[in-house]
Amino acid sequence: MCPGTGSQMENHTHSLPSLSPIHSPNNPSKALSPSLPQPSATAPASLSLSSPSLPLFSPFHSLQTSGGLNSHCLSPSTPSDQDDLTCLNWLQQKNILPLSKMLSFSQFDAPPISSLPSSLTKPPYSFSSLIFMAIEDSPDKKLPVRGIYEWIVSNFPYYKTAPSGWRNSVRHNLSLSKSFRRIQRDKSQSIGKGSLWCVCTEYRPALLEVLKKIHYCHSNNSSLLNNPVLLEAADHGQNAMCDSLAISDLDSNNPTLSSSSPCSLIPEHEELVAIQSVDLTEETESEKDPLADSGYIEFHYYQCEQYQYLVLPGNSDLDLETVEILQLDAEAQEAAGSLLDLAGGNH
DNA sequence: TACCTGATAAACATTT
DNA sequence: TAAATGTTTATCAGGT
Repeated sequence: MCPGTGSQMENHTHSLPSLSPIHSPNNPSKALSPSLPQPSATAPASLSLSSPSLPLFSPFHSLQTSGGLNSHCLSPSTPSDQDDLTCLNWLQQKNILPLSKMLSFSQFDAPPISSLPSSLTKPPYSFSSLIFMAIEDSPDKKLPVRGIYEWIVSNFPYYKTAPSGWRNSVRHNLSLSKSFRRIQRDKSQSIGKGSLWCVCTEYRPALLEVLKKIHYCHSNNSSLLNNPVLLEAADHGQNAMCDSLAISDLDSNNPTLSSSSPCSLIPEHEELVAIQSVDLTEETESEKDPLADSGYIEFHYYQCEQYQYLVLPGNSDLDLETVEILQLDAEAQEAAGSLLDLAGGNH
């Protein structure tokens, strides 16, 4: 199934592959070059991240992952990271991600209601992506074929009425794709037919990248990564609204962003973000509480006039790419309708 | 046009 | 034995 993994039940303690899938030529994050274009007037003018009606696919509505975040996104920077054009360590160094200027999630993620596909419209996701989301949404990160069917049907009503050939396609994908790995069930506890299927750890970034591409293709807004305001901030290493703002600033009684913008910062949300990479070993994850010892970090985001800010703890290793992947992860979770469930630790 | 990828269909073997 | 599951092959469509 998975090249280099030997038998199916071997532990997967290997390191993740390089970031190359994430940095495909099609990836707009290429735009985050040190030699960035100058800002233009094309930056989004209105933002609604913290609006009461967060969109269905707003990841920060309940941003949380099920513990399978890529470790490559979370590892401390390496020299190669620094050389990477997509490296945005300046953001984490500041501990502030000016959301409204870089991540207009609500309009970035959610297509207009009128353009949302109906339940009878075939989802834009490939079968690999559907399988990936299904498995990722399962508590143990492994599902039988039937469980994958059920997840797809329950989350994409199109398949309730679609000709049954799609099930064949699911099985075909599972067998053919290197991204998925078959796990023999414990014979003594085997209930039902067949094996369990999980996602090969080394292919997870690529699967996320596929989701990312779908995400971009089906967003009618330009990529956040091309946002000239963000690019300017990255280029100059400062932002008029967020420069020098740190957690301590928020904890103090002086939440002023700057002398020129004496507005108060109102905490809008508090979220939990899972940042720990979880090995897909069979024994450990099945009994793991997704919230216990999970490496979750807490972040806050704030709204100040038309600007919104994501404030990360000082030692967090999130970069923009990580935030994006978190976003995609969250989308997958929301597609599963289980984000709140997971966030509540109901497993 | 060639190539790649994904979807679909079908045949067949295996397992429960 | 039937149904579900898993594998393999072939074909087609769409994109690059």
